[in-house]
Amino acid sequence: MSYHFNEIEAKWQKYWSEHQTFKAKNNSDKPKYYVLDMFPYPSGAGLHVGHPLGYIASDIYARYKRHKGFNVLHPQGYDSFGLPAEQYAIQTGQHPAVTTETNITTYRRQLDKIGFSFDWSREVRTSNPEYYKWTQWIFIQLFESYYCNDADKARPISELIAVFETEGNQTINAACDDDVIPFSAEEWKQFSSEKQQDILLQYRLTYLAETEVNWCPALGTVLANDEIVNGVSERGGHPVIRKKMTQWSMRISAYAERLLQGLETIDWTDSLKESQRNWIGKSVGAAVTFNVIPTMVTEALEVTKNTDTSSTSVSRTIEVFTTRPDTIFGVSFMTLAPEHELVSKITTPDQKAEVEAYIEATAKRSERDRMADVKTISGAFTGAYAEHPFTKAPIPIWIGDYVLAGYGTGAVMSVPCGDQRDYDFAKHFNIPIPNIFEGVDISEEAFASKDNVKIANSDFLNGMNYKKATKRAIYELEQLGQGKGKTNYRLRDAVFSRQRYWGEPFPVYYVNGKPQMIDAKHLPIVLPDVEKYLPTEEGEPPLGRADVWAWDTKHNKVVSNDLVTEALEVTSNDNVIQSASEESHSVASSMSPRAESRGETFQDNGIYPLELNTMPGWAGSSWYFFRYMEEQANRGDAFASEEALKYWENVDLYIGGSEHATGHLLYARFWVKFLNDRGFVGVDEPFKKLINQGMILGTSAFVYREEGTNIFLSKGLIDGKNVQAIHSDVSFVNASDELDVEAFKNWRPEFKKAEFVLEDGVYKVGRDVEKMSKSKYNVVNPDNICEQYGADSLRLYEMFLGPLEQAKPWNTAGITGVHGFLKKLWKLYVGQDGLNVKDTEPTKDNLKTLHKTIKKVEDDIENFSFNTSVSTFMIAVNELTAQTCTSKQILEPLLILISPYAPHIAEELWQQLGHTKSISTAAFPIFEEKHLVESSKNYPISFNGKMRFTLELPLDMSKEDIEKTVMAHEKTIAQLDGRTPKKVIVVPGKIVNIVG
RNA sequence: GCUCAAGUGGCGGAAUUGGUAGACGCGCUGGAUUCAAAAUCCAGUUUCUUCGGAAGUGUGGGUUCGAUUCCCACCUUGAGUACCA
Repeated sequence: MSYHFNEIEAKWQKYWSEHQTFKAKNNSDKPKYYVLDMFPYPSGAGLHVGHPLGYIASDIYARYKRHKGFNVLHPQGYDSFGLPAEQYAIQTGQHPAVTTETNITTYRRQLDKIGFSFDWSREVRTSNPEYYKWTQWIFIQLFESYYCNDADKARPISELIAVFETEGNQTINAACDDDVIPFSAEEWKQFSSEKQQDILLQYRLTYLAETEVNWCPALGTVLANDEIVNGVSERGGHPVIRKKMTQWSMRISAYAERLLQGLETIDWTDSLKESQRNWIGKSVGAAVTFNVIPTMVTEALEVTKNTDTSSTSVSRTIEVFTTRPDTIFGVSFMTLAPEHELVSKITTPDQKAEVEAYIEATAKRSERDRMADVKTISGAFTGAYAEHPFTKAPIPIWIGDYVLAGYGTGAVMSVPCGDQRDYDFAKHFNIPIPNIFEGVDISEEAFASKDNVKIANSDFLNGMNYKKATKRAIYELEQLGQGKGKTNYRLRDAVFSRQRYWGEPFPVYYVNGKPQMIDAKHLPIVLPDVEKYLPTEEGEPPLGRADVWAWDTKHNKVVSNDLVTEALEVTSNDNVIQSASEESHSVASSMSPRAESRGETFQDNGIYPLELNTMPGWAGSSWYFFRYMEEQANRGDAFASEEALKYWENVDLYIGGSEHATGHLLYARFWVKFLNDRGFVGVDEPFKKLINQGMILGTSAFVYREEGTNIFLSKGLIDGKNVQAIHSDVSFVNASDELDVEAFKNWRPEFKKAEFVLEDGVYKVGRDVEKMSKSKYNVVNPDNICEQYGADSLRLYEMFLGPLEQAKPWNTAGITGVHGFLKKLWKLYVGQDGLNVKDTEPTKDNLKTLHKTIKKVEDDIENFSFNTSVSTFMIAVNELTAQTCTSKQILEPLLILISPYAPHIAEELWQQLGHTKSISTAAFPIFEEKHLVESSKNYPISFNGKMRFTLELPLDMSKEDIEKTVMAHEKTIAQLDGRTPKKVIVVPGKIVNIVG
């Protein structure tokens, strides 16, 4: 009976499915363990062998944990909203839901073939209304919350309103927009309802704001910073421009410090934590206010421009952020970003032309040019001066594009002796470079280090080190009322709106331009049908094409747009957040164009336009791990039941790609912290341990066509020839890099008549490791591998390729190694005439092999070193085969060790051994040290650290006896060749080293 | 530029606290079996060698009886990030 993997694998996949073998229970005496994969986006291309790598690893771990007596939750689902389905819909008119469904079917079929132990009863699809109902629900909770800095957590907005009503907003310490106006309780009560709504929006954790966004015209959508790579879109590589739009934003910046601190509590790799730290970008320093020295000219200009009479006497200030308040006496100029709002106000008439020309020139340069060209120093002098807070000396104010409008205050105090960019700028424009460091030469470059230096020429800071001087400088600035200690974060609030169709609709409608939440009990708000998936002619998002997309507040349902009878009154309100400019077509124009005939008034019938934007891809993926905690049938009316949330807590092990280091993983942490603040979940971090699997690369094959001919030269013959390398499909090439010439000829018509020049009778191809992609013809489909070698071989081979976290090339040729191992394994149990396994006593060697394997495999799994356990299995099977082991006491536990890796063959042999229950219920074998105890050791004998020969000696031999025996040995005498050793090192049980 | 990884045979890789470098597998070479091929099995496979040995883990130093492993400098590759004040 030989190893028929196809039959075996189909049989057990069917068994697991029918018996619901891997269904997790929400209550159990066993400890819980939650193993999660980053769920896939079901793309039309299906899976290639690179995709399942992480799933195989997590599946091995999940199966191992079951053997170890845990109640394991190992679910799977689909992140099924996204751009590709929508782009396809735009091209073909096919509804994205249809293609998504088809793709999911393909994915599921492919996943099932690999034999994963997923609990499919808990499947999640982000594009299902029963799922995104709860994404919408979380959005509403965010809208109904603000961040209280005193409590350091999110709180209901109703509490904020209560404070406004009794104390105004002066005592509130909350995360909010920069431009909130101060008001008293009395004032609050007198504000119109609309004004109150505007103010609250400045505090809510999700809010509407006119933001400068990354707009990608080709994709017709806004992109987050992490979706842009080198100034072009990550998806498709289209150009991205800056554009102002009214967008929903998430106040993630309120959580910056907690997102940073939380990293200390979780078991992630250092590099991943480092990326998140960089992304959050905390810097500690001080905010310093510089007074602008008023000049007659600037004030005169102000008066003519501005009718506000108070401006003649007002003194202007520039606020900067610095991490080096200790260098304040080194300031010799100030630099403002060209976009800084003060620039136009302070520039003197003499400098006006130059400054304006410079601003225009910078505005023309794209983001990309500015990034690419960091060497050219440019700037302009405004003609204005600021006053040094301590010396009162005038400081020239410049503008320069090395200062970014988007970071800090868009202005810096320039300390050329301590910052290389300031130094370069000062050199270029001949600005003095005062030295404030004791005994440091700054004639060539700035001294940017904080360590081992004392401050000089700095009045009260003289002789102090960085730490002391910083503290003192902040203290003195506070005394003057011109500064205070401050912490800045690079983390920006996250834009949450997408001008796309295939995403979660917002549960939002607009009354007089003010966003209103739909009551949670009326969710989900289901994505409406549209005829086309493109933006409208007016530039509205695709939902602008929906005919039935208005909210009836009386009947609480979505109704036809024609019923909207809204009168526009926004023009009378001077404090609206939305602008009705042509530029922004998300909110202002999201009011039905049909109602936009100004001047008309309507009877308000309670029917209002719905939001036209949809949510971004990261909305659904920020909380899906909670949805898995309840199986579909029991989900009821909750995003997850309280008991389930309490039982499963959070994900114990999360495996996925490193491309989500700053996007998904940061947003999910943010939402979990928010949900925890509001008492909806009991955990503060979603993923306790996280592992990034490395990418599997393709091994491309090349054939070489002589330039201008149809002659193909074998790899060894191309030297000195002018050849063109052409990708061949990797399936035409065997393990020895030999091309199947006939298959290649039949591949494409232009190769039909190709001539092949062979070497040694074969055509050898060239090889190169590249990313797996269709265009490189190096994609390997797991279905074919399963067909030819079996899922167990695929699983073993993917693990055998190398360390999980490392990028490594796929080469199908190597799979024969693990496939051969499985055949050998089979032969160890099943002979020509049936089962080999007997109830015989195991030998000492048998036990030794088994127990060293148990120890090694257990250690390997705990350390996620799956590649080495595969070799351990090979060694064990090789040894047991050589020992002709037939003992059930050995072969039974061995199967359990192998079953997480190769579950199908393990189940089959387990059953043949007479078991009636799945091997997945068997307990992991227990390692016993006693079987590995040896009485002697083969000592390596080295001379000056080089091993020259080995010597078998008893382990209980004393140090002195070992030395005597070794020194008397003939090979030692030969090695020493008459010399007397200076020293002999004997480490009992390890090594002998002779020096001399 | 900065941050983080990583450099070991023809290839993927192993060596878990400093102690026999190259486990395991692919490929390659030779042999057995076969009409032949596939499959299977056996032997060999870091390099050099005067067959005694010698050298060897990116390069150059250092610490140590002993370094792939620890320290310093440099080179190369990959990933992330970028005028962040």
